[in-house]
Amino acid sequence: MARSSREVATANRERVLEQAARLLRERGIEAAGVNDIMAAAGLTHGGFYRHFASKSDLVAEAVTRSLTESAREWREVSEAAPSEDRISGALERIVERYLSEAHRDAPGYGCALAALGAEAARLPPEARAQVASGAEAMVTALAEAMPGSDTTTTMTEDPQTGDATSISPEARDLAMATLSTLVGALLLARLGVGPDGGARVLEVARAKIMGEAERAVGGL
Amino acid sequence: MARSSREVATANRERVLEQAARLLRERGIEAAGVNDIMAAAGLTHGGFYRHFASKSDLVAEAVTRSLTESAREWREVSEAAPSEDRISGALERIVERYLSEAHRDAPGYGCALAALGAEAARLPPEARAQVASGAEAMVTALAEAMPGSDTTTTMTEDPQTGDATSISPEARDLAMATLSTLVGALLLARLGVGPDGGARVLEVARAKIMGEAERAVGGL
DNA sequence: TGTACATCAGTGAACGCGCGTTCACTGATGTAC
DNA sequence: TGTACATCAGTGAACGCGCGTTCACTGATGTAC
Repeated sequence: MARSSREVATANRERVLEQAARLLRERGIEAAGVNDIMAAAGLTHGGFYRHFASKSDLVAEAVTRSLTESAREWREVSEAAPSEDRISGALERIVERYLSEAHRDAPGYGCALAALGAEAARLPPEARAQVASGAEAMVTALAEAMPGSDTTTTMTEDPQTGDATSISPEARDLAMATLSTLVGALLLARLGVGPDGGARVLEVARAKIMGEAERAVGGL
Repeated sequence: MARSSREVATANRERVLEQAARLLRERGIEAAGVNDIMAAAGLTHGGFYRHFASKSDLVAEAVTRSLTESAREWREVSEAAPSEDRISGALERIVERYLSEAHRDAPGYGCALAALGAEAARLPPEARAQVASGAEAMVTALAEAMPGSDTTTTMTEDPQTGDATSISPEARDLAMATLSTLVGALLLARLGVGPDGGARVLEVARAKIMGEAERAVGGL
């Protein structure tokens, strides 16, 4: 095969990123090779460096993407089920999906924080910061799904889109704690903690998060 | 150097495990090489296979050890500060230490779940199960530190020691949810989520866990 | 208790292998006239 | 609009390198008499 058109090349690059995001989450950063990723995208390894300066670059872009993609999905849930009532239907839907056995069993299409968080923390500073900003987008999206979040007054800038959104510091704090529980529970479930291979951890974490959120409505 | 005495050989094996536990947590499972580990223990790589059948074997043993070691530390805290009063001093001490900046900055000597959890979940089934049982020991130790845990009546067997301990199903559930939050928060803090490089995540998670535990006293 | 010998912990060179990366090459694409 | 040529996306062989693992060897340790 010889030169592809710009259109095709862009589509190829996109496919490489897509397969990278999947394979990295499935196998881990080190175990997912450039060769594997290119092959999964239907290309040979040699062309890799026309699209990315290094594997590190690809990793940073692919991981950040899957995080902002997760944030986008959460925002969509929030828009479909606004959290105006006392107990947020959006939060419940997000948590139920995140702490599902389906999510536990499909790391390649799930949360990159649970699949790669510790490895990402060891990335070179620049790449790590990029990934952290993706995680930040998830915190923001989760804060928007918190009960009462859009009745507050503090205005901040969404770090991802630059849009002005209404997130109280309290909602943001609650979102950070909630994300911690989500990520930790999924990780423990994947390890197979508990006699049932992790199902109980998911269940318990779900209950704790929803209880906490219910209480936050009255508290703030 | 030639043959060492059994005593020396045992001490060497111990030193290899110790250095493995540190390097694995610091660099990740794949990035910590057999060569590095042996060198850190003051040996050459060739002798490795007199002590372990494979790197996988070493990993399973070293990781499981650091988990049961964490559980042991928690148990020690509980014994020093029994959780007989309404709000558990033991839990507070455990959580404060776990969610400290010192722990965040010293992964090599900290919780293996936060440092290696996702990677451990990808280990071969046997090794993974071994690590999971180490995590189980942490759940148990944490449950014992929960307020009111030693006033309950249900008797179970500690999977690690076989000792009969008094842990209610409720305390165990609470411990699983709490461990999820602990692990997730440490992971996010190490990634550098938040404008302060992770300190806020630790703070928020600490507050949520203690609030939850306080409430559990009245609730159960 | 002393002697002879088998054992085996540790050494260091060597193994095959797969990794990330480089490079000469191909030929359709894109551009300049 | 048609032609000539530079560009460059993708190919596949090759690179050095470090990995986990093996092996012949050394000589103090452990054992049998």
